[in-house]
Amino acid sequence: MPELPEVETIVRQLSPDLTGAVVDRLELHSPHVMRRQTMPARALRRQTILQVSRRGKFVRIRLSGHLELLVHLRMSGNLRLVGHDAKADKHDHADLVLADGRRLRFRDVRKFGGFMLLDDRQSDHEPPLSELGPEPLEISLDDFRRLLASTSRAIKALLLDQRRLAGMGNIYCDEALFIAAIHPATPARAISPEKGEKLWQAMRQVLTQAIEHKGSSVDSYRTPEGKSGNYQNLHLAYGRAGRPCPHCGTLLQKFNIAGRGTTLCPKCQRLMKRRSRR
DNA sequence: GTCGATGTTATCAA
DNA sequence: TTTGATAACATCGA
Repeated sequence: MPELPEVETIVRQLSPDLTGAVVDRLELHSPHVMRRQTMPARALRRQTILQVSRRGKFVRIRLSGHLELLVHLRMSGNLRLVGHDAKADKHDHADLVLADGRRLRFRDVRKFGGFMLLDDRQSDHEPPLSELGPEPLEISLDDFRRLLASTSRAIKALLLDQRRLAGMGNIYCDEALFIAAIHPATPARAISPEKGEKLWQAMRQVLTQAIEHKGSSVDSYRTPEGKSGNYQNLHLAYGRAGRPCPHCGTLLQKFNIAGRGTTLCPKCQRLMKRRSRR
């Protein structure tokens, strides 16, 4: 579900409500959601939430006592602030209970997501954060061109590789590649500097607009307020296979590229061959 | 009932 | 180093 714009939306909505709040305890209804733990959960008691931020697709919750709670939503996770009397259903796996009774509730139907409870003096320097590439909205054009030149992997696989660029997911890859008119299977190295700039701009545009629209609700994604995002209504490629290309009217097609469902326009996004002999 | 697909990523084999 | 397949899980639709 959540890619960079969705996680950013979640963080922006949670931050004002959580910053400064005091934690009472972490209730784990499903123990498996704690994926890694270098600090004991009981250390959370009476700690103050100092900051809620995002890195790639991770939510970072920094607390006093040198604690950091990382949350990854994977496919179907979500976070909501609920009242003390909100009943948990079978997909609600954990509550960070605040001293005032409110609960930061983690729900995840598919159970791929989870928490990590780390020492914030080390969290930047150890996995998973230390493994992440630059933020797509922060990487410079020069660095982005260098990234493209560094590999002959399919451009879509490169954009999805969190070690090279942190935050892009399937939706925003398809959207950015469509806008830049680049076939997702194009070897990254084969993309010209001009096309590279187009892709850099398309990526920034798509992410920025998606954040403005509070993300894409394709299926289960909801903001912490329980609302759907709106950006799905503005998708040009993702989820539109069989419908006409907004640019040329050709029917969009769906393929499996880089192991992911990939929608593209066969006319606007031609695969660059090395050189066509004739 | 079965099959395939779903926004993600860790892991393992080639 | 890279890639591709697979698995983790639940749900939905054909």
